[in-house]
Amino acid sequence: MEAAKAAFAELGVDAAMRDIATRAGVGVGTIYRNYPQRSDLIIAVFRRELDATAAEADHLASEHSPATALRLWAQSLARFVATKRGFAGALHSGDPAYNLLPGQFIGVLAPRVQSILDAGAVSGTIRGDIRAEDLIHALTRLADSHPGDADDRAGRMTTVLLDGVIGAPSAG
Amino acid sequence: MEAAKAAFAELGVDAAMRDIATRAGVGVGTIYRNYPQRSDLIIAVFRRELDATAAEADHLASEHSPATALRLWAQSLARFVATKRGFAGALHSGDPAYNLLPGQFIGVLAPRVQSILDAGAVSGTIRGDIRAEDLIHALTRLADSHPGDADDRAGRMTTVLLDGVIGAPSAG
DNA sequence: CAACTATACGGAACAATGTTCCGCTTGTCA
DNA sequence: TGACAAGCGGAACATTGTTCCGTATAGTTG
Repeated sequence: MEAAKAAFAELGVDAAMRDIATRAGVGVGTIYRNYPQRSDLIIAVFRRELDATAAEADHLASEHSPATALRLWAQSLARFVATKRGFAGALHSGDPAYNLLPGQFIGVLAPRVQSILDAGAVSGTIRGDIRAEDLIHALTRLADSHPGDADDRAGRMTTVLLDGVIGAPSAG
Repeated sequence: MEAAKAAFAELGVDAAMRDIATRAGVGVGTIYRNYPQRSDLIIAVFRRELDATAAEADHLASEHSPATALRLWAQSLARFVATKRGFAGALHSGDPAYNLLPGQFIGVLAPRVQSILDAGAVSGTIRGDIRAEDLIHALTRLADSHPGDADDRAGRMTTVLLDGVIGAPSAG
């Protein structure tokens, strides 16, 4: 089954089930039995990296100021998303087959990020009216780029968003 | 054909071609003959509203400061996107069937928005390192919400992004 | 060791959907 | 009135997600 994961990662999140099955040398039924929802398969495939990204939030928080930690972590998240073709699309698709994905994803990441946000709010370096869940949603949306997109548009817009997060609260 | 457009708008951007055809009382072939690419159909359907949104950028620019015009226009764009289920998804899908969509969309809107950005940059109220195209991409990504999403997350994150656009340039 | 059973597997079968293509209708012109 | 052209409708085809069933296999029991 781990072989299936590798094949899967290569083809992208919305690879055809038949392809995945063939590459893994199993039948499609076998995949569905182990991962009834497509989300289950995706979660299984990226669990390790997801946990690593979550852990990095804690690590960065312990080594940097909240504002810096947040910026660095956002880059980390962007890397995660950028290297998984179609992942962000699945995350925000609303497709029932991807039902569990947002919950799992946010569930793992949000608490760590919220810690950073809270610390920054206390020290006044990060505005206090931002929820980690919203921020993660926004970051994953902005980080989702396609081959034809302008060079590092995602990175630039992420920076701008963080300027809004770290700067003063809305003037208007 | 105009009837097809209405039916189409009701079911969402990724409505099944058969449904659209049935509702319009025509065969699927007829649709494909008039709109070889799915993008063509979408563009045709929303052209009027898209132009109106573009025109509103000019209007707002003439009545308000650049910063205020930009904020108001962003809300206008968000309304546009929010009322077209699946539109943002199609816009950023990368699917060949939606090929022409981003170009058309950006092509119509970007020049007007760039005017606002330029005016703001001159008066110092808007940072000067933002490209209209990037901003529109980002706004449409953030505005794309699904049923079940937190209340007005899109609106809040859009506000934050604009705070980044209108506030001081990145400190880091 | 043999028979039986439960488990899991593979892939055929089914359903939905995008897209193409062909036969027919309809309207025009000589 | 007859021939022709254009446009239409929907059948047909291909792809893909998902379910289901016959079968092989491993484990258990006598």
